[in-house]
Amino acid sequence: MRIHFYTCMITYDLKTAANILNLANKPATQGDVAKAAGVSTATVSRVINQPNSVREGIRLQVQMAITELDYVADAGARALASKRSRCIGAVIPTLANAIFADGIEAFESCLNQAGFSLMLTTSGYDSQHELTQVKTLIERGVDAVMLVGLNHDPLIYKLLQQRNIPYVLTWAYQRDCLHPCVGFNNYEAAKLLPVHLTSLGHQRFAIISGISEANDRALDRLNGMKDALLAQGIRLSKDTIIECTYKIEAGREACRDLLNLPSPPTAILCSNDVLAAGALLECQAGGIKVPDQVSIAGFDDLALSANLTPSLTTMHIPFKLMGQLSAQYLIDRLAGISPQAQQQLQVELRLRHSTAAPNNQH
Amino acid sequence: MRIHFYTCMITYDLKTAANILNLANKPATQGDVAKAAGVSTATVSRVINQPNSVREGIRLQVQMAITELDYVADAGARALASKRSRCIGAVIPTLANAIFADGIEAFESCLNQAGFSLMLTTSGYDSQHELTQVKTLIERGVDAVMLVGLNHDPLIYKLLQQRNIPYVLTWAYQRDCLHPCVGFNNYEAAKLLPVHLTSLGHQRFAIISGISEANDRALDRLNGMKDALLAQGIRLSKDTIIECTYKIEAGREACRDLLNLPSPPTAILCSNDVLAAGALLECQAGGIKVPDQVSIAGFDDLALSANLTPSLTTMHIPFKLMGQLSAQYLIDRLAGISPQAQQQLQVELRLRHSTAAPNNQH
DNA sequence: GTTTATTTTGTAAGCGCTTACATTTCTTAA
DNA sequence: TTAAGAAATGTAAGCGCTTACAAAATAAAC
Repeated sequence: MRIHFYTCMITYDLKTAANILNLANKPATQGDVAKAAGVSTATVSRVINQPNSVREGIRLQVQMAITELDYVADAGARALASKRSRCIGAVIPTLANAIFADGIEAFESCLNQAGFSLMLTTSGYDSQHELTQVKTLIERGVDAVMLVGLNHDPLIYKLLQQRNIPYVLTWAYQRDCLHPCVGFNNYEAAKLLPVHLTSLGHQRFAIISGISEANDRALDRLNGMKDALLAQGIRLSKDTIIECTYKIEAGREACRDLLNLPSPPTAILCSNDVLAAGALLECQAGGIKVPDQVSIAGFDDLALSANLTPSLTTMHIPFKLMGQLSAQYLIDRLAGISPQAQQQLQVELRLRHSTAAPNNQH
Repeated sequence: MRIHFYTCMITYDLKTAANILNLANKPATQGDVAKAAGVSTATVSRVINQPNSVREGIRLQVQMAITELDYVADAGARALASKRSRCIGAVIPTLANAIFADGIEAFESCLNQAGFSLMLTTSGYDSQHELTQVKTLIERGVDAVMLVGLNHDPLIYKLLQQRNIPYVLTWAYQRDCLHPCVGFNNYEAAKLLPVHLTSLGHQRFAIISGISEANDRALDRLNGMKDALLAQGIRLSKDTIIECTYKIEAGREACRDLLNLPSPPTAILCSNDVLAAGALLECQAGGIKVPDQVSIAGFDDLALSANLTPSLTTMHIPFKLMGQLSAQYLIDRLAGISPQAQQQLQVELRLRHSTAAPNNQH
């Protein structure tokens, strides 16, 4: 009985406190907490932002009041007074491509752990829309911005620099890049695929590429492949280079067209695993043996790629690490640390079973 | 010459204005714009928020000043004064699964068009982490919240209702749901798969399911399949139901285990296309003919599914539409409109080539 | 040309927080 | 014990915007 009674007392006290301080049932403010804890709002603010600067007794009192009143700090007011929103913005081309999804997942997770939130927008591979999105993010007051790729409307840089907003470019790297970037050199990485396939003895090549206009990664990969082939004395004709959207169906269609050529290629280089998977699946559907009749190589190393039959030879990219490192770069910048501005990640050619020496019997 | 001179004058004027109003090179405030345009800050605010309430001449003057000074409204101050952040939060399990990526892409795109920004967080299928993320979003001052699935920590609802923050549940639907939801009935949809396969004559079934604990969609699908089989007098033994993570490798492994059973199933039902693709690819890798030796059915209809050989029989879900409708629901709620609280979407069984009558010769 | 209703604009009071600075309290050393 | 220094706390001034309300300008009605 006594215990029951005691419990009732506590309940009553809490209700009273809530009623007195929160008459209109509005969310509690810092002032309410201060009153409940018998301190000033400055102390409440310190308990939240620099707990060590408040003596333990008072700190506990304040924290109890916070819990009791379900106090949640108002983000707008904090941002206004502190000039920090604790939000970081990102503009990616699309979420539909798994490589962005994976990278962003890691990016968000890192931000989250550091107390930042992610504001995510997509550009749909349209640089003008990307500019609009960056403007939106700036209006939203993000503390920093992540972008994909190296080439962007110069106005984007101007706006960000004007406002002193840190930013980082990802999914790409260039040693002498004027901007902070975390990624790998798409051009150099792409060169490795033709090297592998020519060393197997291939001579007749084709390329299935993403749309290289308005996508510097796709363009770099395409140029890397073409240049590496040129270095071996192989020049591709127009009809053996197909640019298409990053859709599996587009990869299939491109592959079909290539194999219907008068002199079909013995090796198809794809600048993306989605396209490569499409090509491979088209061969499967058409009864064409890979790699016996045609070798197929991809780029990105999606989860799917290793599980296809035959498994796909492709360039492995550490997307998760890339997301983490780019998040860390921005977090460090905002913490006043000056991390290395250009960070190059290692890529690795994964030799699997979709590539082999050309079958000369045919 | 005159034109040149005139041009110089303008340039000079602009510079002067910039210098006078923006001495410390800080971003221009509403006050700066007001001064430059010779009006009060209230008028500037109106030009931005209710342009029609300002006479054209003055409006143009203000807009010119805004452009001239590169004025961008401070989001924190706006949020503080107006009690609206124009941000909407979403908590999804993960971006790694393409079905979420596609839905979120559509969701974000809708929000964007309506002038809202997306704050995205992930829960990793952990309901306590989901609660944390919702709290974070509330702290960030989001105007509304989107959640995935029907089952959530009750505290989540309490917090949102307390603060009068509209929310919507997606990827699931229930007629008598206590909360607004946009989606489909996972249980009923899942029932259709066994119906299809038993009608083909299958008797020996197995199920590869996602982890049903802490994932109501997976649980509903699993129960739907089990119940539909029971209705046909088929009861599955423990070893023919495998729960695993949504990874292609996990699907492969599960499939391998099932086919090694003393009396292997003639039909494998998967609660997700990733798992179904894994199963299919495992069969391919192991030389097992689908659907001759075993039928495989999936759920979700990923872009990949129709392109596998054989193409995958699966339940098509309109993810894009789901993202759009859930965004629209929240936008309407915030606009004061009361949209229908429970919206059911049509799913459709796509019969393709991975399912067929069991081959009784074997 | 008034008077009245209507529309447009300005005034100024916050919104809820952070933080420089002032004040108080606690330590420490003489 | 006391003075000086260090640490903890309070006071109050904004941060940049929105929005009642007041005031002024315009339109409409007589």
